[in-house]
Amino acid sequence: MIRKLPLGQRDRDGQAVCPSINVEKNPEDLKRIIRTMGLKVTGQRMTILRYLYQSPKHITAQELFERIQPIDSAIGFATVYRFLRKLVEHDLLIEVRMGNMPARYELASEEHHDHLTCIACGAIKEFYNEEIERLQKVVAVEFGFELTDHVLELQGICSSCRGKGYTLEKVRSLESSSSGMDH
Amino acid sequence: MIRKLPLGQRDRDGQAVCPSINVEKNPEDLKRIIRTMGLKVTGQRMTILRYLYQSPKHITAQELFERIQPIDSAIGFATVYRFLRKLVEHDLLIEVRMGNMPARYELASEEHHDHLTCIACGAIKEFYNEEIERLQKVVAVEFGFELTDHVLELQGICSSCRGKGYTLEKVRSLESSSSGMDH
DNA sequence: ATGAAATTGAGAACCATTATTAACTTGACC
DNA sequence: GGTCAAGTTAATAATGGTTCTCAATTTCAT
Repeated sequence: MIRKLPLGQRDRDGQAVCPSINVEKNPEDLKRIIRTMGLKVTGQRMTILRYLYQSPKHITAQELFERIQPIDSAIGFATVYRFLRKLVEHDLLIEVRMGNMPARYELASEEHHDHLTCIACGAIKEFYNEEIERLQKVVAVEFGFELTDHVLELQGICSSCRGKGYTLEKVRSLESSSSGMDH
Repeated sequence: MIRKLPLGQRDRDGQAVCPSINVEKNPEDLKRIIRTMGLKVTGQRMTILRYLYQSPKHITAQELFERIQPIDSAIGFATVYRFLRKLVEHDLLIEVRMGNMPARYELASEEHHDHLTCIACGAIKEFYNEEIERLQKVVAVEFGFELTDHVLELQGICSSCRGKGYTLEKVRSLESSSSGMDH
């Protein structure tokens, strides 16, 4: 059966598709991290940060907020957004943007990598290609730029979805029929 | 003097930074294009399409709307957005997204290329690197994906801005002081 | 010319994100 | 351990880009 999921969404809801960090940080570590950013230690920040260290990657601010609610129901989403911004600012978190989807976050503790997304099921694969990285620097230098950041996102159809009969055309028509049409 | 411009914006407002197409298409061509998309020919669509063929690249929907207003003041921005979407859908236009900035559009008639943006002045350079393109395909194949699209955006500081004393840190602090700060 | 279907403009709605604000914490200093 | 300025918070309003709604208008196959 062919079911369309919004681009970038994970297909097993509530479950991690690539749970990889899951490093229980002790409270002292968390506090040190927060203080190092020049911020005060609060219960909310501890909760958010603790959760981030065990959460699946590529989580959105909304998802994070919803999952934290049961733990500390008094946390507002403005707080989540604010703190996420701070974490990104201080390079503890990486903000991944795909198309016009909400931003997704992942801990920056891992090595740098880029993303390969399936436009049919939303699965996200990570990859790192040294040669591509090197060539990017070469390109920047050729233009006289000092490279500060880059975004490389590949989109395609994974083998599993191809097996289920998905093609670019099929995905596109599903996209426009599900919402885009002018009645 | 150091002045901050929103990321992705062009620095000579109202003037094309890279006017490159400027192909006067005759009305018959335009009509054919619209019909080929399975759409009806209307004055609005003709105006928008005609304008797109002479407009600078990397224009936003808003900018396009504002520039079309004087030509046909009765065009609503819903129409502009709607038609742009159709054009993207039919691969006549390429939608370029940078960070959380509004989408920018360029005619797809040119060869494929990627972008290199200056985070200080917003200048946009285009480049094409065959080896990077090839490696992307290799990566996709390794994961069993059929590549349908990709986004590669490099960010950096151009030589001119570096000469004016811009650094990553300076740009970041300007960004957060201009709007981001918590009172 | 006619009329079904497509298109339009205006404005409301949407959604992710950010600002505002008054009340509440935190922690440096005592 | 108390004080208090500075930082933080939750709720909510606001923002900005984009999309939807809908009644009125236009297109075009016949």
